Amino acid sequence: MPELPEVEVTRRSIAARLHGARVLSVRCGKPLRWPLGIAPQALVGSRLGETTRRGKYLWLPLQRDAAAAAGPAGVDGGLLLHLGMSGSLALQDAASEPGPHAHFDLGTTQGLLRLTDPRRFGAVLWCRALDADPAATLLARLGAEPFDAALTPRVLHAALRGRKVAIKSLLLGGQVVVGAGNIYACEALFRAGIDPRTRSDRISLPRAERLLAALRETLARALELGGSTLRDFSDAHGMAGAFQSEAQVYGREGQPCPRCGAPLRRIVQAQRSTYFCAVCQRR
DNA sequence: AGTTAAACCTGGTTGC
DNA sequence: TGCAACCAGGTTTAAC
Repeated sequence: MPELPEVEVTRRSIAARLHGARVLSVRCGKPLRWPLGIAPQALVGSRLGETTRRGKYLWLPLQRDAAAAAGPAGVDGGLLLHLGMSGSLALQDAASEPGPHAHFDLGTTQGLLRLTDPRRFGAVLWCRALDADPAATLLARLGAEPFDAALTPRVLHAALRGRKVAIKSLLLGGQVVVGAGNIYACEALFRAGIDPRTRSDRISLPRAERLLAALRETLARALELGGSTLRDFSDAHGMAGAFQSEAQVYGREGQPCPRCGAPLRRIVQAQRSTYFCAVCQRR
């Protein structure tokens, strides 16, 4: 599910509601990728700040409520969230029953924030600060934000130098640019007319420029449409995304290329399916 | 150092 | 219908 557009759609659907809310309860279900890193009860009483995003991670800042008249004051720090492959967040009534895959609940004065994640590749990590571990280590390896103005074609081109890995795998890796998962990496390369098997260091400056533009257009369009809902992604209000029906190549093996009509192909790169048009996309 | 496989889990789909 | 095999939106970790 969650690539950058889905994570950003999720962020936008919870940020305003949760900002300033006070934590009333915390419930942990089955283990996620890593342990929370703090006693859940210690979070109770904290005030939530503004939810931000870095790559596919969400950051929910928590502030100790020193002015709390009664009850615990909470902690200073925050929660680093990752939705993994199957996670989604929902704002629900405090009384709603957790389903079998609801593995983290944050009860607040503004409603219940619930992480549901069947595959449990997701994570909720308590950190003292965004630049303290474990967040610092996890975020340190991330590449540029795709919409960062500092990421120019020249910067991207320079980052590809010396990288022999196929451009599709490089996009997926997130060490140069974050945000594209399997769907949007395939779609962006199709839009840019670049063969996904192309060695990264063979991408010329003009093609790096086209790739960056295509990546931004693809992600921006997905954001407009509320992301992609392949199986069960939805925003925190339960709204499904609509981008998947606009996918040009993803999941369309054997179907005609929307540009030239040739049958689309599927190959496997780094254990992941890649969909592309061998006619329109050149090395 | 850079690249590739294995690992974490569950659930849905496909094929015998 | 039952069951095994395979596939899936991500990222870390270990191994070549």
